[in-house]
Parts: sequence; structure tokens; C-alpha cells
Amino acid sequence: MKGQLSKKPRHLIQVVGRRTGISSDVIRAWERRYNAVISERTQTNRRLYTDDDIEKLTLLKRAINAGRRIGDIAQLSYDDLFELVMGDESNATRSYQRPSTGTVMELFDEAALSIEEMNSNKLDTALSNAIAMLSTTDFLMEFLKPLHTYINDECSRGSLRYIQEKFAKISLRNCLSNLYTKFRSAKDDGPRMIIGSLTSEYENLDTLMHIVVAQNIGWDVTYVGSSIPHDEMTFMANKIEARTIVVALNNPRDIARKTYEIKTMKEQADLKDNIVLIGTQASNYRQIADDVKAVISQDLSSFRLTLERLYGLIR
Amino acid sequence: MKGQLSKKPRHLIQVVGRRTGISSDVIRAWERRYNAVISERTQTNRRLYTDDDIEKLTLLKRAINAGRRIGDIAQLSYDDLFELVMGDESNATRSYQRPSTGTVMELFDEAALSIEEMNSNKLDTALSNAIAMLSTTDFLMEFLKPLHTYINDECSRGSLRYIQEKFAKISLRNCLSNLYTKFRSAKDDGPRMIIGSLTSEYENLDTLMHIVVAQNIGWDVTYVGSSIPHDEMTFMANKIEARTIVVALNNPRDIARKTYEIKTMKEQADLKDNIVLIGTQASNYRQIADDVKAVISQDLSSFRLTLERLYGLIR
DNA sequence: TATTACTTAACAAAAGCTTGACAAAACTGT
DNA sequence: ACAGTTTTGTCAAGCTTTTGTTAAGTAATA
Repeated sequence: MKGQLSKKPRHLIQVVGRRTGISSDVIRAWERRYNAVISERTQTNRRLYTDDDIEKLTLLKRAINAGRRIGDIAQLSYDDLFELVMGDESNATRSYQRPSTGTVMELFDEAALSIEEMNSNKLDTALSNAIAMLSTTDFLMEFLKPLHTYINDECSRGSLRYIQEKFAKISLRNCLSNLYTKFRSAKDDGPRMIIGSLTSEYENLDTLMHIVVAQNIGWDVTYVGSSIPHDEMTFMANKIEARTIVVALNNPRDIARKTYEIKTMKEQADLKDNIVLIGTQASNYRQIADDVKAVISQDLSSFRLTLERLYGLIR
Repeated sequence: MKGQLSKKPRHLIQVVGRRTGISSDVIRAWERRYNAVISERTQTNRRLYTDDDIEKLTLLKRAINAGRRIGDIAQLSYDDLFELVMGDESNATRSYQRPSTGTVMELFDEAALSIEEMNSNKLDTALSNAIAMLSTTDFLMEFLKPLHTYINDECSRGSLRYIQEKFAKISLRNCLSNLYTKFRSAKDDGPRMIIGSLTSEYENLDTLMHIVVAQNIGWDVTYVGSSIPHDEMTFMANKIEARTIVVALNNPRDIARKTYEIKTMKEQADLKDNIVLIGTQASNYRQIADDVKAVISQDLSSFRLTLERLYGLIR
């Protein structure tokens, strides 16, 4: 499911440094000393890295954060590294295992089938296999998001019952919160961000996906849940010195009130960056977004871009 | 389940320390004095441990927690150690006194502090340290449950703000759902159970704790969430051939309706065992419990006992 | 021209190792 | 209950290994 782009060497070392949080000096030192990631070169000898290289470097960093030493792990394959990191970060008895056979499509079908059968065990396995098979971003965009849409569709078509929807979403939620806590340990130095939703909003799987994306880029994310009064958010943002607040907007009710609340938050919170609005209803807040210079991110990929831009500016 | 990897010495002493919660000094001291775990070495004399070594150290730690002395048990084989620990811990459940309460106390304080500071990273760390340090049951009963009570108390006293409560509970929830998925894979053959709550009930951390307890004993638990119509529960129970349904009752509203729903579920679901009622409000359902031979479990320990009894009957 | 990247070499902080010592906690015999 | 002994976690000193950082000089880039 990975595009061809990921195999193409195209990132300068500077970009890689930003994305992974590893300084270019260190990336070069790792290459020189341990052959950790050996990149292609341009005709004029500049290093060019692929997306896969970045993923491997990210894993290396996480492994180091978990107590490994670079010299011991630099030469491991991506798969071995992955398993190692999963074992290290969760004291889990079971570690993720790459399925030897089967494609992402098959995993998707298996997930769908387990939802129909209401077999939560099987569903969990399918999910963690998908995590093991794909990069985090791909897992979200190419697997979890479609699966979520599928569930909603089948539900409104009536081919899935209410309890099947509920049950499936609990598994997805768990899976996302696992990802969340896993990445958490890796990043304790990134720029801080608060994600939550205002009063009258409900918890939303999409919001959780946004959290994982943000953490993946390097942000230190605090999720505060749904239905949070705006002054509480402001209080927390100031207390923990968050650079930005991300507000999830999925419920079409009370637009006027929420507009006012966003405005107040912008005024009272001492943010270094602008507020970010996400969710299906975010587009209804264009006016206030313009007024307070908030950024609207309609989907995961644009959210990712927004954050990468901000993160780049910070360093 | 264990691959060849577990036999391969690959963990640095630091990693081992982090995973077991035993300081590297102590690990070395145990090796020097009692030959507790003798690791391989790298060419440059660094210690490298296998997964099995980590398991043995974890057992040693649990044995010490249960009152053993390291000098007496260090040289035991893994199997002997395992048996010892099992015996010790099951005896300890009833009459409770833990010698090394000091450190657990500190973890509790650290958790409380991180809630005040709203540092989710620190809170997560404290939680996973507590998990590593205690057996699952102790973790729930002696750590998570008190922490939950503490949060609620401080909140009603007004010394914690709403957002601190919300934020803390999200971390606890994540922690519980991690435990849930962690144990899930281990048991796919146990007797099946559904846990959920009826319409007008909200999600509740106590219910999640019950799930973990049930899984810990060996049940194959499917959690279906809160606010589930009773006929949906029945449908699922029959479909996956659950032995029992556990109904969480925490909201004092609509007792009459829920009473009726419990009765209907008992009639229409094809359960091998009786329905179990849990939660703060469960005691208001004595009448119907008698009528349909449902069991009421007021707290985690009585829930545990009930399930152990059932589980014992089944095997 | 100012910035970024490349290579090589050197340096210094961090972490590991061993040995030895010490003090608190636990145990023992009276 | 109490004094003496043993057990055990912790720490320090002195050494080695590992690894991030910095500097210097050169080349490419915009």
C-alpha cells in the first residue's frame, strides 16, 4: 500500500533532521561509524534520503530513548528494529509481529470479518498486524481511516448492528490509545500542544488519529478529551506552556457559542503559535479562523503538513 | 509464542533495569553475590541479557515483593521460582501487608503530583512503573483504585480543576485499555463474557477495571461499551455464545426500566451462567437479582471471587 | 557572498565495569 | 525486648567504552 514515493531518495539531510529530531551531525556520525542509514548521493555528493530511511531513523531514535545503544542496533533491519522498539516501549507480553504472509487488503478484510463476527480478539490481531506492516502514517491513512469509514457506511446501510459498531469502535479506540501511549515515551522534548473539543462535542476517533499524527511528527501532545469548557483549556494551555491548542469540531450545534469561545481562547491563552481547528465542522468556522489567525485543517494530511511547517519553524 | 529471539542475549543492563524496575546496581550485585542471573558479555565486556533473563528477574522481584529474601531464592530455576511466586501471591491476596510499600507510595505521590502539574508524560510513566512493580490485581486494588478515588475526592473538594480530572482520567483509561489488550492475546480459549452497561449509563473507569480483573483470571472478555440497548447485548451474547453477561450499573436513574431489561436479557439470552451485576448502584437491584438468579458484585474483590468460582466450575 | 553540506579529527559527557565500603533493614539467639 | 550478626540496597573511586558535539578546512548551492 506504500506509494512509490517512499522508495525515492528525495530528502536532504536537513529535512531528515527536522522530521526525526536527530541532528544532521549525528545522522552522519551514525552512517560513518555504524552504517546505520546509508543514503544515496546526488551527483555532487549531497545525501538524499528516502521515506523509509526516515522511518528507520525514527525507530532508531525511539530505541535509543528506550535505553538501547546505537552501536548495538544500528545495523538491524527495519523489522527487527520494529519488534525491538515495540518490546521496549510497552512492557507488553506480546510484541507486534510482522505477518509473514498476507497483504494489507487481506488484513482489512479480516478486520471487517471480525467485526461482523464480533470477534474482538481477531480484530485486535488484525489491527496490530496492520500496524506492524505499515508505517504509522500509512496505517492511519490507508487502514484505520478507511476501516472507520467502512464501519460508518455499513452501519447506516443497516448491514451492521448498533452493537457491532460500538464494539468495533472500542477496539479502534484502544488501538489508537495504544499508539498514543507508545509514542508518548519517545518524545518528551518536543513542542507542546493541547488537543480537545469544546462543550457539546463528543469523543471522536478522528480526533484520536490526529493525536497520533502530531506525536509522530514530534509534538508533545496532551489530549484533554471532549466537552471541555474553553476556560479550562486556556488554563491548562497557560499552565503547561503549550505552543498551540488544537480544537476538534465535529458537532454542527452551537456554532455561535463555539466561535465566541475560540475567540476568547485566543485572547486569553498565551500561545506561541496559532490555534488549529480540525474536524468535519471546521470549515464552518472560516470567519473566526480569519479573525484570530487560526488554521483550519480539514483532514489528516493537511493537519500533518500544518504541523510539520510549524515544527520546522520552531527548530 | 516465544520466538528464538527470546534466547538471544540482546538487552543492555539499562534496558533490563527499565523493564524490571530493578536498578542496574542491584542487578550487578545480585549477579556478584548470588549468581542470580549471569548474562553473556559483548566483546567489550558489556552485559547482554536475554528475554528469559528479564522474566526471571521480574519473578525475583515479585518474590521479594511477596516477602522472600533475594539470597534465598536467587539460585532457583525459573520454574521453581514461578511456583513460589504463584503461591506467595495468592496467599497474600487475603490478608494484606506489603513490606515495600514505600516505593509504591512514592509512585502514588508522583502520579498525584503529575496530575496537579498536568504532565501526562510523567503520569503515564508513574502508571507503567506501578504496573511493573505490582501484580495486576495489586496494581488495580492498591494503586489505580485509590488513585481514582483520590482524583474524585480532590475534585469535589475543589483542589483539582475540571480539566485536571478529565486529563487524568484519560490517562487512567488509556492505561486500563493497554492492560486490556495486553492480556487479550494470552487468552483466546477461556470462557467468554460480555461486559457493558445499559442505556443512560456512562463510561466508567471501575467497569474497565472489572474487565482487566476478568481477563486476568482467564476469561475471554468482550467489552461493548456504555449505553447499550439490552436487546443488542442479547443479540451479541447469543451470537458469540457468551457464558455470562456482566452489567455495569452506576447511574441511579431509570432503575425500573433497567430492572425490566435485565429480566428480558435473562429470558432471551442463552447463557450458561448467571448474569453478574456490578457498579455502585448494583445493590439497588437485589430484587431482580434474586428473581433471575443474578449475582451482585459490589467491588473488585468480590467480583474476582465470583469469577474464580465460576471459572473453577467450568474447568 | 552567505548558507549549507561534506570529511576528518578531536574532545567530553554518559554509561558500563570492578572492587570495596557503608548503613539500614532483617534476622537470631538469649 | 534487645544486642549482635547477617543480609542487602546504594554509593564512590578509578578505569574503559560508547557516543554526541564541535572545530577546521573544503566544496556545493542559491
